[in-house]
Amino acid sequence: MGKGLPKRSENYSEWYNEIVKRAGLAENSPVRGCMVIKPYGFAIWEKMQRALDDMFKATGHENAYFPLFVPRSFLEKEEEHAEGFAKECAVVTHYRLKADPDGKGLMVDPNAKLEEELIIRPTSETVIWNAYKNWIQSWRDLPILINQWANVVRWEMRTRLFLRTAEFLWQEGHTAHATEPEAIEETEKILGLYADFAENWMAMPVIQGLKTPSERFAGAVETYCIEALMQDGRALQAGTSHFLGQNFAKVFDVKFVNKENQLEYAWATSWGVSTRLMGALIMAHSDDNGLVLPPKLAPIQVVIVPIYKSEEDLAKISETVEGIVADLRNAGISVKYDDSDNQRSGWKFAEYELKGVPIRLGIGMRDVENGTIEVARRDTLTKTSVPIEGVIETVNVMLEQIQQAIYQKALRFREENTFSVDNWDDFTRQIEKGGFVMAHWDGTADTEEKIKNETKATIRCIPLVSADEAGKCVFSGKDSARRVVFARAY
RNA sequence: CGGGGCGUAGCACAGCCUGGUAGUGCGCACGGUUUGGGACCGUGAGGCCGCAAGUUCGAAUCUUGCCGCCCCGACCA
Repeated sequence: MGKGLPKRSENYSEWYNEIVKRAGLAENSPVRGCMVIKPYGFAIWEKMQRALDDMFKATGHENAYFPLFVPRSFLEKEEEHAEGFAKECAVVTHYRLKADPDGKGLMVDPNAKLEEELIIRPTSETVIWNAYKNWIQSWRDLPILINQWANVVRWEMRTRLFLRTAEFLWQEGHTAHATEPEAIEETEKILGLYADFAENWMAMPVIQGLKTPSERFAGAVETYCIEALMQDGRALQAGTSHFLGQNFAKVFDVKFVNKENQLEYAWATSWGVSTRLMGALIMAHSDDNGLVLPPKLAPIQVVIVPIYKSEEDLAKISETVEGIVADLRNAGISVKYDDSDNQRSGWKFAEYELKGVPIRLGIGMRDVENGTIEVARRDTLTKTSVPIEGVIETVNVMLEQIQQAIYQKALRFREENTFSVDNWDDFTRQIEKGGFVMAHWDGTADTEEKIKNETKATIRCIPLVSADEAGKCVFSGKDSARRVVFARAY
């Protein structure tokens, strides 16, 4: 393993890839576009899962599990949905292999061809709504508030670790409601929940908004999203919440009897966040020394590194550390004492910085004698010496400070990289430089398309919270009622 | 699917032009000296040189075909 990482300023995507690999988060698998999520990376994902799952449960949702395979006939039913996903589906056509008579190895057994192909789910609306058909008869059966944690496959042409992989892990919520307002309320509630998670757990500020019709989820009536700004000035869609109207209820014939004894189609929502959030987390905070993790999602919040010359010294240091470890654990802080003897302290310092451990405690004989300990902050790379006596409190306070500080830093970055522009020259120039570009848009798909073709910028969202402000479309000069967020996106 | 790059030890690479049977660094094992920001010395283990065919006395090296991966675009969460 070499020493330094590539610099963000020199080669951002190489920096990103190297951080993912060298911090032990994930690696490429033998299958194109798929990744192995390694223990340290998966530990972060598990923390995200836990927090999100608690939030789902707290808002009345239950977990369930639906099959990996989608019959082709299901996927066909909703026309827009089918069209949106058709190009990126992995398809199972056979159920058996046999020994290859012409040589060694195995071949697909032509006699084992499936009657109907099975699609490996790119998303589960169809399978789930097919099930809901049998679950819903009366308004009393509603709402159904279900989430599932699963893997899905989308055969993307170009993949990047975490940000876009052919197979990814996610959660997908699928709810059914008796009324349109209730379904819309659910869609918005989940969007708020995602924003809450992004900001308070990931320390990543997001803009909540609506997608334009052309950026909508295939089959949705309305798509809400949270959009984050990465350090290279590109936007990342971090989560989506869809109001599906009655589209899926109609094609899967999911009807219920309302209080007035009339048959009605159920109203649907679906929403999801994926392991892409790992990519967002990495790009939101990390620096040229490696990962910077928010304390709330860090698998190891505090690492303790002993600095010693002899075995006897280590024994004495360990004695002191033992108490600190116990106290930290009692305070609910995850801590690792790294007394391994195969690396020296300097190596460990660099290693844990690479892994983004929020706080490092360094302790040597000098400290043991003086009753002090060195506290190093990952986000600021600052070090101070404090009395061992109050170290638990110091750590506790500092973890909270780091959580806040990296959020504030990311927020400041976003603010400094959000620009209002009012003419085409400024628009193209700013898109080229990066950042969120707030500009007027005439509301037509045609203009949106032309802007995309000329600048590669897309409308990330129409912000939910924004002042009405009359203006002229930056491209067509036509009237516009409010600014929308443009950016180049991942 | 277009454009570029690359497949040689666990990792990063050199060797290929000009064919002679594989090397450097990191890592790993053991021993020793070290230890407050990525230590050093010694010894050692580790290879079907992506796969297949061809040329040749002889192929990592030349030829042909295949396979795979990475990066940049188009597409997408």
